[in-house]
Amino acid sequence: MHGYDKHAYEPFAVTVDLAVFTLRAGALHVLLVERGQEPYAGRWALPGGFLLPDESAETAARRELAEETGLADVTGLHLEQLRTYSEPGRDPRMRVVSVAFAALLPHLPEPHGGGDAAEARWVPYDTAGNLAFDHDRILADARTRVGDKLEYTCLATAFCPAEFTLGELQRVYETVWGTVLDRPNFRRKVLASPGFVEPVPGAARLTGGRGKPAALYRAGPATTLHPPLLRTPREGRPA
Amino acid sequence: MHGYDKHAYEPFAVTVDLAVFTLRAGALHVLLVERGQEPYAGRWALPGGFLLPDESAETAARRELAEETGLADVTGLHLEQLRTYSEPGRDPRMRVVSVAFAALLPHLPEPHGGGDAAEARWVPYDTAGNLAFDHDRILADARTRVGDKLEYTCLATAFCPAEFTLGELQRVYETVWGTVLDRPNFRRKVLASPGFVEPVPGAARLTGGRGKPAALYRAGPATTLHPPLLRTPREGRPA
DNA sequence: TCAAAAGTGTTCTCACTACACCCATGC
DNA sequence: GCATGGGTGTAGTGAGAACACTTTTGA
Repeated sequence: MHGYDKHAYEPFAVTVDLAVFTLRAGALHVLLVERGQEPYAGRWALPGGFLLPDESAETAARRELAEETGLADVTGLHLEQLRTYSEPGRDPRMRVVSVAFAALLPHLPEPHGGGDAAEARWVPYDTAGNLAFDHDRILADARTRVGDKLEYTCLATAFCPAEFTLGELQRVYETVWGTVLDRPNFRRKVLASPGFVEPVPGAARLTGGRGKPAALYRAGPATTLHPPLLRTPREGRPA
Repeated sequence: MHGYDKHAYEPFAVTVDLAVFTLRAGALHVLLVERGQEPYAGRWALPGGFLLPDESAETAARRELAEETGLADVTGLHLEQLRTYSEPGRDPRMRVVSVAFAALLPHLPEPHGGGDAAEARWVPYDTAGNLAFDHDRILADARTRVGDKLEYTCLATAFCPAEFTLGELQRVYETVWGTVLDRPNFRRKVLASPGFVEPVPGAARLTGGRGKPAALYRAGPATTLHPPLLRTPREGRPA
């Protein structure tokens, strides 16, 4: 960043794109919007939009998240910057640089499409494809990042409501990784990680309608996991 | 990204900033340039510059890297996008969104200041502070990322020349992490990681001028480490 | 012959896997 | 009772830390 020759740079449009994940019915889902206008009219796309003049990318992402999900309060939700996509030609009309974010939400009540004209929908990750722009790639990058981050951060609790059982937390890992974990060992690993979860004293809740009520936990203050919860090739047993 | 109302967005300048690391004399160094003009004239800053009209951020970063280091061939050098800094006011004159990159270089011959007016210098990381703009924060973020990535990727070889000894590779870890590792165990871990390094048949070289010549290795095809080379709190012994 | 650096062997410990088993609840 | 999910106990194994030891070079 040397000179500021007014002709040495060109103005760009800057947008944010959001890969918003949640777990529904035991499967990873992503929030998509259907485009109403060209280009890519009728195609699905990641929610997003332009930065306002006094906004950072993080602020814009949080605003878009609130608009698309209809949630009144999106403070405290996990929002993570992924990377920035800047290839010329990724938007056919103009030069658009897009900062991509991943957001992790607990299961929401279905009617979420809030502010905008285009209706937003939860789509199972496996059936989300052929998106507008380069959003297929952004979504794939986001998915990879989320899976990786479960290993060495406390991110998994972002998929859970404020109070959750260890069984629910385990199902987050099993769903995102597509593996089966051993319940006793999972429990011990999680409880042995300082600051990962902390018990809600005296609270318990039934999960499947049957069985012993499970103790409730909430997310602890830690953000990284030492040692990591490794996604080993052969952990756990079938069923 | 719904409508394209021409008034709904504002043009931004987009730049890249580079945190270029290398190891010199057993210490982590970073490449800095001295600013010649306002704002922050006379202050040190990360090298960087504006995106050209037909460049992606990655292309621009590689071009800046070549200009600042004076290296003829920067293809193949490890360049990694860190994150994007977009807070309003991070540049006092205009709205500038900057995509930050980290680059890892082997030890270079000293005269590197190549194309540009501002002279570039290798500065020990520990003495690099009070930089222009928000570059203190970018540099700190980059440093953290590099340290973390040594654990679970094969990034360490990027600090080494094309052919290197295991002792040199170990010194990369020890320098970046500030720890002392046990040589026999380090050797076994590295050689047990498939694709991390591969031997150069028959080649050997002296490292410290004395001692047994060490076998040479080059970087293997792997990019991630399974299992990771964990930076445990108490590994190795003093000296 | 000594110092220095590479390379090998070996023991011991601890963490983790793979289970068996018990507890509490709804039907 | 029995199915379902939560929670505890434990044996065996395997990876890694710690450290002794050998090898090969320069001075």
